Amino acid sequence: MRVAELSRRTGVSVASIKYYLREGLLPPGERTSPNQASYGEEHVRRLRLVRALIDVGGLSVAGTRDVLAAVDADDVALHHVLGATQDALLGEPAATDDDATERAGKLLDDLVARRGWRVTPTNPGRRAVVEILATSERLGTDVLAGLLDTYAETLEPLARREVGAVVARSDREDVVESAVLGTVLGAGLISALRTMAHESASAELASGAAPPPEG
Amino acid sequence: MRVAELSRRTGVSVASIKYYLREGLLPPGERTSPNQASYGEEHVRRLRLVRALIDVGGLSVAGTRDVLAAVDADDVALHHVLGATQDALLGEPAATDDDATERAGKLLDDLVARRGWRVTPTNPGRRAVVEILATSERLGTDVLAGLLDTYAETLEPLARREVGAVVARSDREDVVESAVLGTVLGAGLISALRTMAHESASAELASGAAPPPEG
DNA sequence: ATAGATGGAGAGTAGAACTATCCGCAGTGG
DNA sequence: CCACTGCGGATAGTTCTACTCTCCATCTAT
Repeated sequence: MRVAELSRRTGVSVASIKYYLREGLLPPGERTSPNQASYGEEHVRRLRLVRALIDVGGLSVAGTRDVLAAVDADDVALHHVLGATQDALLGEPAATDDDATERAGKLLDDLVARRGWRVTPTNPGRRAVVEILATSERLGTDVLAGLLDTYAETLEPLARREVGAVVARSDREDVVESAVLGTVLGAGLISALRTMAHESASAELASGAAPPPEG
Repeated sequence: MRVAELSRRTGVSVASIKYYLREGLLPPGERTSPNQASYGEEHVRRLRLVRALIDVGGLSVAGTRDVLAAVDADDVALHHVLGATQDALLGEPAATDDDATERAGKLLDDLVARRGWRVTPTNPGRRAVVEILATSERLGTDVLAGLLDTYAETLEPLARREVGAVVARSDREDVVESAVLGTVLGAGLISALRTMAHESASAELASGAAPPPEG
């Protein structure tokens, strides 16, 4: 198929498709003559993935390019792809090093040791957690620090199930794509479901702590 | 104190402080003469809150303004503030209405009914969840849909504890600020901790499913 | 043969978040 | 008293991102 059809089938403008081609988010089509090309189903699929990561996952074009490069490099391990995805999702936080940061780092290290988690020192999540805890301390709020253990306890079995669901896939391409989607869309899904659960819990509390509405 | 000191104590440039004043993120200082003003501790605190929401929470300047306006309007209820915060955090997703969206909506409604959650139809999280589920279906992945119940089951007690921790605060100002910080920074914290848990779970699985590293 | 895509490249645009420059007045040290 | 640095307020300029537009020399279908 040609750009016009690719555009029609994905809802992405031809101009944007050309832009994504230039930026390397989309592989070039197969040449049919020196200056004509044709695109296949894999382009449709890839383009939809790109839009999902950008629109729903909130990744930048550059971040998406990096993630997809990791997905395409089929010689790298799954954890590499996940690392790239997490980098794109969490961004590069500014490295400050004050008292609050140090205390936050210690708090997290203790937690990791206590629960026996196996995380590498370069895990992008680690930096992000430390920064958030430090920020929260600087603002004088202890709500998050107080809930840290609860978060870890809750997320541990959840993460196990997520990883289990992803590796259950048959071929590598599928595993990798599921991992990326699960990481990016899953984060959004959890965040959004959490706000729903907040409203529900808050309504419950306000109405006298009677869990189900009727029955 | 005057801008220079406010700038020094918060690490925000004078130019940015002026910008935030113009945009209404920061209330004007107290006039000491027709064209001089002085700022207090509350400005320091507010400015730090602004930077936390923007830098760590990833909110836009406009979103931050809206959230702070809700925080300041002390006649509105807590759930109003939370609604504004969730709006700023989740953004306004494009309203598409195809088969996938409809199925996703049904899937979520069933879940809500099954668990007896009390969420209003206008909850911003609802739109976001539906959009993510629909996107995931369009991409042909069923990983998220399969985990939906697990997510809900996991988040329900977590949300209850979070709401409990927030309302345990004494005065309203404190409750509101904790709620905002808990929502925004908590989302980031969960997301980051989750990636750590993923790495840990993945390492566990790779090394033969022996949960703790040693012992 | 000709009207309408197409590929490729470069320039242009819109929005967000600052950042810089000006100007007239304020407060302060000498 | 007065030079001088700082301040507030307003406007204009900058940088970055993610497109979007315009060309033009083909190519393709009719």
